[in-house]
Amino acid sequence: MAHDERRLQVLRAIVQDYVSTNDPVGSKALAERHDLGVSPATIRNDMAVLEEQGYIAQPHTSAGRVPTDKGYRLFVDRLSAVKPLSAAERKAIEKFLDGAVDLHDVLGRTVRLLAQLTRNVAVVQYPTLSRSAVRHLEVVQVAGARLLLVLITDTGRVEQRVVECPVDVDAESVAELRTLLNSAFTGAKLADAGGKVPDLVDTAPPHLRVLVAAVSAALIETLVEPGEDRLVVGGTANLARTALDFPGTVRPLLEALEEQVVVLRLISEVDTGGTVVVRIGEENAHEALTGASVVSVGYGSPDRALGGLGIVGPTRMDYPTNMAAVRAVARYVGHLLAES
Amino acid sequence: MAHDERRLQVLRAIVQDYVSTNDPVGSKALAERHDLGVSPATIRNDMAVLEEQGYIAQPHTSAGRVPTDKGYRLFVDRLSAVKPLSAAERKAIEKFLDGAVDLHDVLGRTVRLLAQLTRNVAVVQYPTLSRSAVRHLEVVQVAGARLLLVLITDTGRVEQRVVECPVDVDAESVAELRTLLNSAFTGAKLADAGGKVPDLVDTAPPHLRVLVAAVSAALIETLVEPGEDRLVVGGTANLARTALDFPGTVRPLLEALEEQVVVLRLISEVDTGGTVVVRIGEENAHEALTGASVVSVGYGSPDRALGGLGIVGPTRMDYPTNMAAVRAVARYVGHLLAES
DNA sequence: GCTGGCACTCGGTCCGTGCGAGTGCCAGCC
DNA sequence: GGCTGGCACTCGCACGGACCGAGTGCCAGC
Repeated sequence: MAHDERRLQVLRAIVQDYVSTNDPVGSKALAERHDLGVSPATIRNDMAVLEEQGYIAQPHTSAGRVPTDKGYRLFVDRLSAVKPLSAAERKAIEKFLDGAVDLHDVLGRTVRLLAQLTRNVAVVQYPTLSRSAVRHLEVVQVAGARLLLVLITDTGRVEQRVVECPVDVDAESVAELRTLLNSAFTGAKLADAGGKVPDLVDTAPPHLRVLVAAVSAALIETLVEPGEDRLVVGGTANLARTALDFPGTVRPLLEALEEQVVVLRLISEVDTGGTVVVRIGEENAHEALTGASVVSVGYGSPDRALGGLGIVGPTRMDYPTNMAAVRAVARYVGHLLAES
Repeated sequence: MAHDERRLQVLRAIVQDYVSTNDPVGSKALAERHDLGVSPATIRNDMAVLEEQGYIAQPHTSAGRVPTDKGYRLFVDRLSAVKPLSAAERKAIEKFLDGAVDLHDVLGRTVRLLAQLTRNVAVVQYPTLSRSAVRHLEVVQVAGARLLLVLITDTGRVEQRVVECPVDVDAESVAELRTLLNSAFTGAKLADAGGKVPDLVDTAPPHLRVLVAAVSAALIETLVEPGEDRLVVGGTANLARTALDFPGTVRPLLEALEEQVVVLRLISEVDTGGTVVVRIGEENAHEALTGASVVSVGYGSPDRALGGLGIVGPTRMDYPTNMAAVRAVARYVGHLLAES
């Protein structure tokens, strides 16, 4: 019906106005700023219906309306066109990310860029180890029985780990060990690494068995450890800007961001296809994020997901712009990492 | 004189009370809570003098007194004994930091520990490259003309960098290159690396010269780059707790913390001897830190400074406790990294 | 089904008042 | 000379009432 259609437009107008002004929006202002072709009184009727349906709410009796989580949800799903980035913005992304010298640098720039574009907190996940393959394994002797295992993946990640061996090791064994490990693992998916270990230990020359076992164990541990999936967080200063939107909840939010696990779960629950996922307010399982929205997307080439990235901000955010920014940055980072 | 002595005690009492209550402290309360042996009236006289000398101030006429930066300075320099940590706290430090598997892990734990102990923002600097020595250099081929240079230092740092070579490289050359680089640099101080390059290029076999030059250049670049000195920041959630102490300045502070350069300068300006340095309010050159104090110290063995660590908090902080915590953690980290 | 009109609600702001903490000063005492 | 109790004074803050205006819901009319 024409009714429903207009009601949705009213909702859209409410979301847009509220996002830009941060004031509960009333029927009169709405009629003035958007030409909906009807009078404030009619809008009031529509608003009453929208409120009954749970899309908007009044903070208190004599105030305007504010979108609810459900209202934002509808807005994101049906009322907003993803806004294409301007040419200038695309250029900015390119300029900002080019010239990065290593993975750490790329992700650091990415997080700063995202934070700047969206003026929100940005979060970028390192390419997951489990989806990466081994490019090279290096073993360096630190002390008699202490080795440093360095793992270099095809996504450019470099992980290190100290291995305590049960016995002292001589330089020659280290060299043999290195060769052995590399011929076994180089090129292999890390996800499959676990399966190769028993075989590798069995076929290793006797004097190396203990070593191979110890080092392999360390390698596997690096994969399953909670620290496996690293996260870069940036733009927390933007939280201060939006502090008004988080009355008294800035602290748990900051805690959640430091507690990487929480955010990790959100960011990694992305569709591998490259669709931007938006989680609004209560949709976020974690309590601290109840008043926040998370916009996230996976990055990597279509056939090969690497990790996720996204932003965290108040539910009262500019979804179309932010979704566009997140998507564009993810694409660019995907290309950048695919070619390295 | 006895006067001066008592006046200092009054100042000490004011600082202590103000730090613990966050209320401007008046003469009456002071007389009640500390047995200074004199009446409120006398204390008032002392306070008038202290105010005239600039050690304390009144927020407004009919309020109690609050220490000024100068007051805190005197307190830190002359009035506070560094409070030894309790046995339980020492145990906690040990327990928290043991079991770290690599440098990244050690520093991550350190920053969390420090943030938790002091309930402030904690900052830890990675061991500076310039003060480290090369333990091993690894060269991995990524594509025809693209190499990945991995630097492993004796402090456990692992740095990576992509090197674009002017020509395609074959696997054999990579191996030769690796051997060459390691025999030249392994064991050398990174600070001296620059000096070795010309010689190395000259003596290299002709077919490797271009490669050696390119890779060496990349190595040197890694050293001088601004990203050279990494920083780990944690406990920013504590800023929310102390937000009242930073009226409206939380944001620039967060920005300064993300802008690692700023904090880096502060943290790295530490005495290499292991003395805790305190910078109070205006003493911090950077504007955003004007309302904050920084407590920092170098870590590493006495003969070998590695980096700095510290905390950032409101000027109204518990200096004795925080100084003790910072010092204790730095010592422990120093030991931990010295033996690895 | 839309519109203008109207009575009503209620949060925010402004202002005046009273209270209490804290001060500075002074005269007196040791 | 220095400490003390007393006292008048200042001033921020919390409380409470009045006012105002934005916004609403409802209703009668078109």
